Amino acid sequence: MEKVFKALASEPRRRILNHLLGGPMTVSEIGAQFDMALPSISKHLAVLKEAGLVREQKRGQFVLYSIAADHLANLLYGFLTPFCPDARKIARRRRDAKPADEA
Amino acid sequence: MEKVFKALASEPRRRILNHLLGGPMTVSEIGAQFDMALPSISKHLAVLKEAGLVREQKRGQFVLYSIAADHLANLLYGFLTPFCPDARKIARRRRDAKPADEA
DNA sequence: GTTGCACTGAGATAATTTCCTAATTAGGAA
DNA sequence: TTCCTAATTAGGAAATTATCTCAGTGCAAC
Repeated sequence: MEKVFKALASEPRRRILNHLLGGPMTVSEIGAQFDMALPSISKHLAVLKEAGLVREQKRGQFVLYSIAADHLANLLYGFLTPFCPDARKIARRRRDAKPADEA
Repeated sequence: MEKVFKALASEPRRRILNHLLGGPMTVSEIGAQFDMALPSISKHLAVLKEAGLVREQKRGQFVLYSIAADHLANLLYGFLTPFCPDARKIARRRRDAKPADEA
Protein backbone atom coordinates (compact mmCIF):
# COMPACT_ATOMS: atom_id res chain seq x y z
CA MET A 1 0.00 0.00 0.00
CA GLU A 2 2.84 2.34 0.83
CA LYS A 3 4.42 1.68 -2.54
CA VAL A 4 1.13 2.16 -4.34
CA PHE A 5 0.44 5.61 -2.94
CA LYS A 6 4.07 6.63 -3.36
CA ALA A 7 3.84 5.52 -6.98
CA LEU A 8 0.61 7.45 -7.54
CA ALA A 9 1.96 10.59 -5.87
CA SER A 10 3.67 11.65 -9.08
CA GLU A 11 2.05 13.39 -12.01
CA PRO A 12 4.29 11.76 -14.63
CA ARG A 13 3.53 8.32 -13.25
CA ARG A 14 -0.22 8.93 -13.24
CA ARG A 15 0.08 10.18 -16.82
CA ILE A 16 1.94 7.00 -17.76
CA LEU A 17 -0.90 4.92 -16.35
CA ASN A 18 -3.38 6.87 -18.42
CA HIS A 19 -1.34 6.40 -21.56
CA LEU A 20 -1.25 2.68 -20.94
CA LEU A 21 -5.05 2.55 -21.02
CA GLY A 22 -4.71 2.38 -24.79
CA GLY A 23 -2.82 -0.89 -24.50
CA PRO A 24 0.74 -2.12 -23.97
CA MET A 25 3.53 0.26 -24.97
CA THR A 26 7.30 0.18 -25.15
CA VAL A 27 9.44 2.48 -23.06
CA SER A 28 10.29 4.58 -26.08
CA GLU A 29 6.66 4.97 -27.08
CA ILE A 30 5.80 6.12 -23.59
CA GLY A 31 8.81 8.40 -23.47
CA ALA A 32 7.76 10.06 -26.72
CA GLN A 33 4.76 11.49 -24.86
CA PHE A 34 6.95 13.23 -22.33
CA ASP A 35 9.55 15.96 -22.36
CA MET A 36 11.80 13.88 -20.16
CA ALA A 37 14.94 11.79 -20.63
CA LEU A 38 14.35 8.11 -21.25
CA PRO A 39 16.16 6.88 -18.15
CA SER A 40 13.74 8.92 -16.07
CA ILE A 41 10.80 7.23 -17.78
CA SER A 42 12.44 3.89 -17.17
CA LYS A 43 12.77 4.75 -13.49
CA HIS A 44 9.14 5.75 -13.23
CA LEU A 45 8.10 2.50 -14.84
CA ALA A 46 10.23 0.59 -12.35
CA VAL A 47 8.44 2.36 -9.51
CA LEU A 48 5.06 1.54 -11.00
CA LYS A 49 6.08 -2.07 -11.50
CA GLU A 50 7.39 -2.32 -7.94
CA ALA A 51 3.98 -1.13 -6.76
CA GLY A 52 2.27 -3.76 -8.89
CA LEU A 53 0.52 -1.18 -11.02
CA VAL A 54 2.08 -2.22 -14.31
CA ARG A 55 3.42 -5.43 -15.77
CA GLU A 56 6.40 -5.80 -18.05
CA GLN A 57 7.04 -8.39 -20.73
CA LYS A 58 10.19 -8.59 -22.78
CA ARG A 59 9.73 -8.86 -26.52
CA GLY A 60 13.16 -9.20 -28.03
CA GLN A 61 14.96 -5.95 -27.51
CA PHE A 62 11.74 -4.21 -26.54
CA VAL A 63 10.04 -4.12 -23.19
CA LEU A 64 6.28 -3.87 -23.27
CA TYR A 65 4.58 -2.30 -20.29
CA SER A 66 0.88 -2.73 -19.64
CA ILE A 67 -1.38 -1.51 -16.88
CA ALA A 68 -2.51 -3.81 -14.06
CA ALA A 69 -5.87 -2.11 -13.74
CA ASP A 70 -7.41 -4.89 -11.67
CA HIS A 71 -4.67 -4.65 -9.11
CA LEU A 72 -4.97 -0.89 -8.96
CA ALA A 73 -8.72 -1.06 -8.51
CA ASN A 74 -8.54 -3.78 -5.85
CA LEU A 75 -5.98 -1.88 -3.84
CA LEU A 76 -7.82 1.42 -3.91
CA TYR A 77 -11.15 -0.21 -3.13
CA GLY A 78 -9.50 -2.01 -0.27
CA PHE A 79 -8.13 1.25 1.03
CA LEU A 80 -11.50 2.95 0.69
CA THR A 81 -13.39 0.22 2.49
CA PRO A 82 -13.08 1.60 6.03
CA PHE A 83 -14.10 5.05 4.83
CA CYS A 84 -17.01 4.21 2.62
CA PRO A 85 -19.78 1.58 2.74
CA ASP A 86 -20.02 1.49 -1.07
CA ALA A 87 -16.45 0.34 -1.33
CA ARG A 88 -17.04 -2.51 1.10
CA LYS A 89 -19.57 -4.15 -1.19
CA ILE A 90 -17.49 -3.62 -4.29
CA ALA A 91 -14.27 -4.77 -2.69
CA ARG A 92 -15.98 -7.98 -1.58
CA ARG A 93 -17.55 -8.51 -4.98
CA ARG A 94 -14.21 -7.99 -6.71
CA ARG A 95 -12.45 -10.25 -4.26
CA ASP A 96 -14.98 -13.06 -4.74
CA ALA A 97 -14.73 -12.76 -8.47
CA LYS A 98 -10.95 -13.22 -8.40
CA PRO A 99 -10.02 -15.00 -5.18
CA ALA A 100 -6.25 -15.19 -5.72
CA ASP A 101 -5.33 -11.69 -6.75
CA GLU A 102 -5.16 -9.67 -3.56
CA ALA A 103 -2.12 -7.87 -2.12
CA MET B 1 -5.51 15.30 -7.16
CA GLU B 2 -1.79 15.85 -6.85
CA LYS B 3 -2.23 17.05 -3.27
CA VAL B 4 -4.47 14.10 -2.43
CA PHE B 5 -2.02 11.44 -3.53
CA LYS B 6 0.89 13.31 -1.99
CA ALA B 7 -1.07 13.43 1.24
CA LEU B 8 -1.88 9.73 1.10
CA ALA B 9 1.71 8.77 0.28
CA SER B 10 2.67 8.89 3.95
CA GLU B 11 2.13 6.19 6.49
CA PRO B 12 1.61 8.58 9.41
CA ARG B 13 -0.99 10.53 7.46
CA ARG B 14 -2.90 7.41 6.46
CA ARG B 15 -2.81 6.32 10.11
CA ILE B 16 -4.20 9.68 11.14
CA LEU B 17 -7.12 9.23 8.75
CA ASN B 18 -7.83 5.84 10.24
CA HIS B 19 -7.77 7.23 13.76
CA LEU B 20 -10.25 9.89 12.73
CA LEU B 21 -12.74 7.22 11.72
CA GLY B 22 -13.72 7.10 15.38
CA GLY B 23 -14.85 10.71 15.26
CA PRO B 24 -13.31 14.19 15.59
CA MET B 25 -10.13 14.43 17.64
CA THR B 26 -7.87 17.19 18.89
CA VAL B 27 -4.27 17.48 17.79
CA SER B 28 -3.03 16.27 21.15
CA GLU B 29 -5.31 13.23 21.11
CA ILE B 30 -4.04 12.31 17.68
CA GLY B 31 -0.46 12.96 18.68
CA ALA B 32 -0.81 10.66 21.68
CA GLN B 33 -1.12 7.76 19.21
CA PHE B 34 2.25 8.54 17.64
CA ASP B 35 5.84 8.59 18.72
CA MET B 36 6.34 11.93 17.04
CA ALA B 37 6.63 15.55 18.12
CA LEU B 38 3.41 17.53 18.09
CA PRO B 39 4.55 20.08 15.50
CA SER B 40 5.10 17.20 13.12
CA ILE B 41 1.55 15.97 13.71
CA SER B 42 0.30 19.48 13.18
CA LYS B 43 2.16 19.63 9.88
CA HIS B 44 0.69 16.34 8.71
CA LEU B 45 -2.77 17.58 9.58
CA ALA B 46 -2.13 20.74 7.57
CA VAL B 47 -1.16 18.61 4.57
CA LEU B 48 -4.31 16.51 4.93
CA LYS B 49 -6.42 19.63 5.26
CA GLU B 50 -4.79 21.22 2.22
CA ALA B 51 -5.73 18.09 0.29
CA GLY B 52 -9.31 18.38 1.49
CA LEU B 53 -9.15 15.08 3.34
CA VAL B 54 -9.84 16.48 6.79
CA ARG B 55 -11.73 19.45 8.17
CA GLU B 56 -10.73 21.56 11.14
CA GLN B 57 -12.94 23.44 13.58
CA LYS B 58 -11.66 25.57 16.40
CA ARG B 59 -13.21 24.93 19.78
CA GLY B 60 -11.75 27.38 22.20
CA GLN B 61 -8.16 26.47 22.72
CA PHE B 62 -8.62 23.14 20.99
CA VAL B 63 -8.64 22.32 17.32
CA LEU B 64 -10.87 19.46 16.31
CA TYR B 65 -9.99 17.57 13.17
CA SER B 66 -12.45 15.28 11.44
CA ILE B 67 -12.23 13.19 8.33
CA ALA B 68 -13.81 14.31 5.06
CA ALA B 69 -14.65 10.78 3.98
CA ASP B 70 -17.01 11.85 1.22
CA HIS B 71 -14.38 13.98 -0.38
CA LEU B 72 -11.82 11.21 -0.14
CA ALA B 73 -14.20 8.70 -1.68
CA ASN B 74 -15.27 11.03 -4.47
CA LEU B 75 -11.70 11.82 -5.41
CA LEU B 76 -10.53 8.23 -5.48
CA TYR B 77 -13.60 7.05 -7.36
CA GLY B 78 -13.02 9.83 -9.84
CA PHE B 79 -9.45 8.75 -10.27
CA LEU B 80 -10.46 5.12 -10.70
CA THR B 81 -13.10 5.88 -13.30
CA PRO B 82 -10.90 5.56 -16.40
CA PHE B 83 -9.43 2.32 -15.11
CA CYS B 84 -12.50 0.53 -13.94
CA PRO B 85 -16.11 0.35 -15.19
CA ASP B 86 -17.42 -0.23 -11.66
CA ALA B 87 -16.05 3.09 -10.54
CA ARG B 88 -17.76 4.91 -13.39
CA LYS B 89 -21.21 3.93 -12.14
CA ILE B 90 -20.39 4.67 -8.54
CA ALA B 91 -18.72 7.97 -9.27
CA ARG B 92 -21.80 9.07 -11.22
CA ARG B 93 -24.14 7.88 -8.53
CA ARG B 94 -22.16 9.69 -5.85
CA ARG B 95 -21.97 12.82 -7.95
CA ASP B 96 -25.70 12.86 -8.60
CA ALA B 97 -26.43 12.34 -4.94
CA LYS B 98 -24.35 15.37 -3.95
CA PRO B 99 -24.11 17.70 -6.92
CA ALA B 100 -22.03 20.45 -5.28
CA ASP B 101 -19.23 18.56 -3.64
CA GLU B 102 -16.74 17.79 -6.37
CA ALA B 103 -13.13 18.96 -6.63
C1' DG C 1 -2.28 40.28 35.10
C1' DT C 2 0.01 35.81 35.35
C1' DT C 3 0.28 31.16 34.72
C1' DG C 4 -0.57 27.06 32.07
C1' DC C 5 -2.04 24.33 28.24
C1' DA C 6 -3.02 23.67 23.03
C1' DC C 7 -1.40 24.49 18.98
C1' DT C 8 1.37 26.51 15.16
C1' DG C 9 5.48 28.85 13.07
C1' DA C 10 10.60 29.07 12.24
C1' DG C 11 14.92 27.32 11.50
C1' DA C 12 18.11 23.46 11.01
C1' DT C 13 19.29 18.98 9.39
C1' DA C 14 19.01 14.34 7.40
C1' DA C 15 16.81 11.52 4.16
C1' DT C 16 14.36 10.96 -0.01
C1' DT C 17 12.95 12.01 -4.68
C1' DT C 18 13.54 13.62 -9.26
C1' DC C 19 15.91 14.62 -12.92
C1' DC C 20 19.97 14.90 -15.88
C1' DT C 21 24.18 12.97 -18.69
C1' DA C 22 27.27 9.29 -19.56
C1' DA C 23 28.19 4.53 -19.62
C1' DT C 24 26.64 -0.16 -19.95
C1' DT C 25 23.93 -4.28 -21.22
C1' DA C 26 21.38 -6.79 -24.54
C1' DG C 27 19.09 -7.97 -28.91
C1' DG C 28 18.70 -7.78 -33.95
C1' DA C 29 20.61 -6.95 -38.47
C1' DA C 30 24.27 -6.35 -41.90
C1' DT D 1 32.13 -9.58 -35.85
C1' DT D 2 30.47 -4.93 -36.11
C1' DC D 3 26.93 -1.60 -35.97
C1' DC D 4 22.51 0.20 -34.48
C1' DT D 5 18.66 0.55 -31.51
C1' DA D 6 16.22 -0.35 -26.88
C1' DA D 7 16.51 -0.13 -22.29
C1' DT D 8 18.71 0.01 -17.87
C1' DT D 9 22.41 1.21 -14.57
C1' DA D 10 25.60 4.54 -12.45
C1' DG D 11 26.69 8.80 -10.54
C1' DG D 12 25.59 13.23 -9.18
C1' DA D 13 23.09 17.87 -8.64
C1' DA D 14 18.88 20.19 -7.16
C1' DA D 15 14.62 20.15 -5.00
C1' DT D 16 11.37 18.28 -1.80
C1' DT D 17 10.03 16.05 2.46
C1' DA D 18 10.13 14.69 7.28
C1' DT D 19 11.50 15.40 11.48
C1' DC D 20 13.42 17.65 15.45
C1' DT D 21 13.88 21.65 18.94
C1' DC D 22 12.77 26.03 20.31
C1' DA D 23 10.02 30.07 20.14
C1' DG D 24 5.70 32.21 19.65
C1' DT D 25 0.36 32.85 19.69
C1' DG D 26 -4.11 32.27 21.61
C1' DC D 27 -7.36 30.88 24.96
C1' DA D 28 -8.82 29.83 29.67
C1' DA D 29 -8.50 29.63 34.53
C1' DC D 30 -6.81 31.47 38.63
